Amino acid sequence: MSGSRGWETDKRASFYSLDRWLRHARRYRGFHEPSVELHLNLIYTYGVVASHFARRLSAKRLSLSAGNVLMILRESENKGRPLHEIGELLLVSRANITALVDSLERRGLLERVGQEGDRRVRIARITKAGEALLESILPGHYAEIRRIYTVMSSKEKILLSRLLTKLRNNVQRSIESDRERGENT
Amino acid sequence: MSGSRGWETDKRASFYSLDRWLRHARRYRGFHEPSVELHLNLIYTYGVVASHFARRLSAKRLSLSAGNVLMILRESENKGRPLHEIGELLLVSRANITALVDSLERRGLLERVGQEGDRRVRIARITKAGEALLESILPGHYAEIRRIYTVMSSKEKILLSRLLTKLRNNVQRSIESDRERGENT
DNA sequence: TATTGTTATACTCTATAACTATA
DNA sequence: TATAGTTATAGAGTATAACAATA
Repeated sequence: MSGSRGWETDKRASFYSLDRWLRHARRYRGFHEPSVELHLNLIYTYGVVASHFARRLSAKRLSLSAGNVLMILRESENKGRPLHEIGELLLVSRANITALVDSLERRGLLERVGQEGDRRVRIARITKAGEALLESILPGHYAEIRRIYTVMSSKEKILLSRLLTKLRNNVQRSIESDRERGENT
Repeated sequence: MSGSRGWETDKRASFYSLDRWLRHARRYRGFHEPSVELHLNLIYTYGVVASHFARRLSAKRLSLSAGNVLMILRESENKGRPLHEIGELLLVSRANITALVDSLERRGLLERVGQEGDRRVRIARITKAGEALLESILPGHYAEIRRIYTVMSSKEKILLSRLLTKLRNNVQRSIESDRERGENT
């Protein structure tokens, strides 16, 4: 980004290495070094991975979210998906999924059709053009995923998946109890 | 988000469980199930964790990036940091760090000062108000980090940190070789 | 010539509220 | 009353390009 060359990888690595933080952070009762280090690593690694794939997708003029919409719709095949379901799957609000679907529909990558039986609902369905676009992306996409994760064994991948899932479920539980507490106050 | 109640956790969990993808995905030569599953878990888990902390910070009218700027500046104490360095650490371009620092300066949380010796450079330095704001946030922040990661042992945390670091380094290497290839074409 | 910071622009994403049409 | 979708709006993030001041 920003067109600068020497990517300052060393500077960032030492920044995120946590040593620098300890002087201030140790003052806090709750501070727990392995947890904070893992937290920073999760955030930092996600950023690098996500921007790598976002850059690859941008060559096809797709954002990560837009790519995910097409993936969901291809998986649903010609049945399509109601817009609110797409939003739920991607953690995007109903209001915002409208704009996302709009932009993909304008490009002819999906179409909206009505649902018989409930006239409130609109179904988004992938078009031939949308499928063709995915076909041009996915071979390289899956190959790149495979490539970047070669730094771990399959056993490590499975363990890591399991730990991330446990973490996620724990956070979701606490989000829900936050909300309940918020609603009763 | 979107004010809906029953967060559809089950629907999303089964969506990200990968089973649904296999029918299409197996067609691709590069497809490697444990890698793709881990990739989805990384993205999905980051989303849940990041939005949890973003919501907590928003109570103090700070974005994640804005909070990170203050953390960097507190760590630098009264020496402060040149704007371009902050941008490098946070993966934000020089153009965009200007707006971020602007908004924090308007609120009196940091100040810009000149650097003697190089009059191009401007240093951002945290103010007393900025430090006070951090002090009001960090005890709860560190406690919450500790809390959400209780689902793993310290040994697992260290292993996970190590694997994420290896992954990140690998992606950064490939970003750099992409760039070199791009520049020579 | 290169670097630092700024301004400007455009697009995406997120969050909220209010509206409609249906159920 | 609740749900599905839309419209509108505002703030934040990201990506580029062009520019002034300085090195």
